[in-house]
Amino acid sequence: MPKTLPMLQDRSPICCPPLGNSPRLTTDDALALALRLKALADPVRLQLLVHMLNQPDQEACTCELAPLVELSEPTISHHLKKLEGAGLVVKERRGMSVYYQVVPEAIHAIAQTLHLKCC
Amino acid sequence: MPKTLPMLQDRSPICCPPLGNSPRLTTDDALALALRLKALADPVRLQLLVHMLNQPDQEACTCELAPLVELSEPTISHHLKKLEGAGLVVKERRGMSVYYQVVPEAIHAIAQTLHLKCC
DNA sequence: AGACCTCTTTGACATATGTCAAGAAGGTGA
DNA sequence: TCACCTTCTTGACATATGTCAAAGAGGTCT
Repeated sequence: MPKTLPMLQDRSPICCPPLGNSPRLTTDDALALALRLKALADPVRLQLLVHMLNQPDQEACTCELAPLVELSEPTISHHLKKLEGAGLVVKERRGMSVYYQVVPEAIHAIAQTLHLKCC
Repeated sequence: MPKTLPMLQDRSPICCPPLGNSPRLTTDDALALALRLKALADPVRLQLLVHMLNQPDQEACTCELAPLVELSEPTISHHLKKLEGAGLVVKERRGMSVYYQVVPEAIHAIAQTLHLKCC
């Protein structure tokens, strides 16, 4: 990450203008979008997300996600935290289990941004 | 495996009705998608891409891209090579300059994948 | 209370990534 | 040929990221 770019804030707006629609992408917008894309850009996190998306309420608990990818539980936690930090999922405790639920609007917003001018 | 307590939340997608069950994402598919997303997930590369997108033929030469982001030329080259490696741009030499042109289909393909997975 | 279960945090480590300086590679024109 | 221009590669470095083991935090059950 280049040092000339300012630090990004934790919660940036969920919607970004499509990539080709404005004359240039400000450094802040570029950072916000890159942050969300980075959260998506990992094979483990993609598999976790897709599993949630295929569940009835688009949610799954950690114990259900862990055996999907063969990694330790701390590692799963780490990935889920990243997804949560990017606003792609929300977390809720129910008894002993913790459930993560997809925020479809967030993923949608990214897809929308990548559709450029033609759609 | 704890029982899932169905929790009713109104989180309906913005644009499309939910698909039926999407297939599980294979490890290979997850890797391939993650690679392309990683190429996009950098603020510098996003800014370079957007600049190209705003040019007449969606292309720009290195000398034009370098002053956009305040980084050394080797660093710009590195980023352009990553974009090229992911198939997001193509490269063509014309005399002394090298031009990079966006491949919009590649970006749309990523957007399309995210749409399929999320709604 | 105490044992037990699920998940997260901490600390440590190896690898991946972004960056620059220096030099090389490819092309132009005298 | 030589000087010059643009771009790329190499090598080195600092930071970021993914991973696990161990310990901690939060909740349940007898």
